[in-house]
Amino acid sequence: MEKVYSNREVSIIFEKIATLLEIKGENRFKIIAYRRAAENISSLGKDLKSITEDGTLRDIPGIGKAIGDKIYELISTGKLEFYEKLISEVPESLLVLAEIPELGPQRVRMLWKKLGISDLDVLEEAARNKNLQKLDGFGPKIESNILSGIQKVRKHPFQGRISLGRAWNTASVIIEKMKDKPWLDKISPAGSIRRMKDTIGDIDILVASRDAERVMEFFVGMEEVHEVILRGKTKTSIRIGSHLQVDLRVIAPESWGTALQYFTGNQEHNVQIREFALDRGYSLSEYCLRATSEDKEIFFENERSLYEFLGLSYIPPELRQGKGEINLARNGELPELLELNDIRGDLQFHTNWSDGKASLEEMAKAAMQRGLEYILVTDHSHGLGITGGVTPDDLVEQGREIDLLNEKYEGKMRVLKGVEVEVKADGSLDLKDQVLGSLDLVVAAVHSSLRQERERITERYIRAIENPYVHILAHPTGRLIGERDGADADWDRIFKAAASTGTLLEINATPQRLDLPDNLVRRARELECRFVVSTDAHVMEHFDFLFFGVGVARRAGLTAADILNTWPWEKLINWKKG
DNA sequence: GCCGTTTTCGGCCCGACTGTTTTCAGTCG
Repeated sequence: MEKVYSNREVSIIFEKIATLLEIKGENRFKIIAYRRAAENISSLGKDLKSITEDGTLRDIPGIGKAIGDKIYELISTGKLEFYEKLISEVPESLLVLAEIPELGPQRVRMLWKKLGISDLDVLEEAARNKNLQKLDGFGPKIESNILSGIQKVRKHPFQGRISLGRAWNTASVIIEKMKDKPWLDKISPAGSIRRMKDTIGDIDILVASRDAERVMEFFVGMEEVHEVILRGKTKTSIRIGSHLQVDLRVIAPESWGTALQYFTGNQEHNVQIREFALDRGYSLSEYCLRATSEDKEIFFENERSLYEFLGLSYIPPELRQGKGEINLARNGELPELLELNDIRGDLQFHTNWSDGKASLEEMAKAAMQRGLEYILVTDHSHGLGITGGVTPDDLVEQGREIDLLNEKYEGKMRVLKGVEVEVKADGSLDLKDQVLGSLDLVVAAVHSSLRQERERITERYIRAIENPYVHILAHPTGRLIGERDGADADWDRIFKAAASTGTLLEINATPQRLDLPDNLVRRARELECRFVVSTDAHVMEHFDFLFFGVGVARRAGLTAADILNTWPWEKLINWKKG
């Protein structure tokens, strides 16, 4: 049987093709096309396999006849002749060289063509022997940068991306340090953290100031700074710790609107906005909008006025992905996204009855302080050995404690009775229906045997979803960002089962999870699923994670109507699935 | 190689920083 390629694997192949074509010296727009296709494939929520069967491949933006045929060939035969021919002309090992910072396609081609270098060891040897300086444009500085770059690639073979939560913490620390300084006018996170992307490559921060020199001086002088990567008049990059990069950009206050728009991106969105502006006779840069017919510069106080000037409704950062949002904005069809304030209750958290660190009452108070109206207690069921979960008897006893708390905090906080019940390897649950039926809401979760083969794990999920006592499927894919991929399941089938039974899908807000991921949320919504956003808090501070879960929902284009924990608790517990 | 609310052909964003250079190419975002 030939290999079945996942979306991610196909995306990686097209990304490799783009880089190899770049080294080969192909037309740069062709390269952009492959890269764009790779990017769009990686964020699809639906299997390429079923898309090729539907014949809807060409509906994906950036996929035309040539790339569409290649995807079809790869999916249906497990091979791609074009790719095999390409790597026979351009050694695949050159891709590793291109990972070295400052070694782009032009320099890699030169090393390969002029010196016959195609792997790290040979490159290192040549650099040590000062052979690289023989090449045009290579001097001592580049040579030594290559040497240190080789060490970095060896240490971190794939560019490490960090979780949104960690990136946000670091950005907040820096912003806190700078925000009240007299030489600073405005400051904002930008880039992928502002777009609430689930993983972050580097942190972008934008500052408006009349005294850029002062800002830069402060920035590079912070105690957290491990290394200054680059330092210019308006743009400086530093490294914090071993590999987390922070880019700071300083602009004059009048450029704030265009600059924040530019620095938030993503790149594809920016290209599309700039093309959109050009079509209307304006050239857009981070500094201003310039009318191309006359020499006139237009400045914007904020992003909203810029978008509106161009005839678009305001596009929230989370939707700036270059995937059709500009057309929606032009037609006034953007969704009114879920807001953090819309969330009234949290539907998954843990206490010291299982693996949580705080008592039920402490957690209830912490949730109350954050403005929540209700919380659903969901300690682990006892089947999950490692966490010392709750037994049926424990749940009865916990129920009494909950009743007391509800008397004590009546009108301020409502604690709902629930559990996070374990879905066993065969899809059965480790608590009896009778026990589940005594609770307000039941959350079911898969924690073990995530590596089951696709058909089996899909059936397992569906069996859990079809249980009439299961209201919510927790962290559906089971992924842990940077540690393990989620289950390989037939998500379309699972989502259809969830939609038809009315089972809610959780958007787990813990930064290491963010599960469902935004692309699958988008797909599930197309299939008419509904959702909850839950923190999965294990300590009091974790209730703050809600912010990240709302970010995922917003990236997927969800509104408050899609999320059931925007409802009052009375409505929620009287709601019956199905 | 993709794409079209002026286009099925002829376009395809815009600028900062560095290192190597005497005016610019390469890389990055």
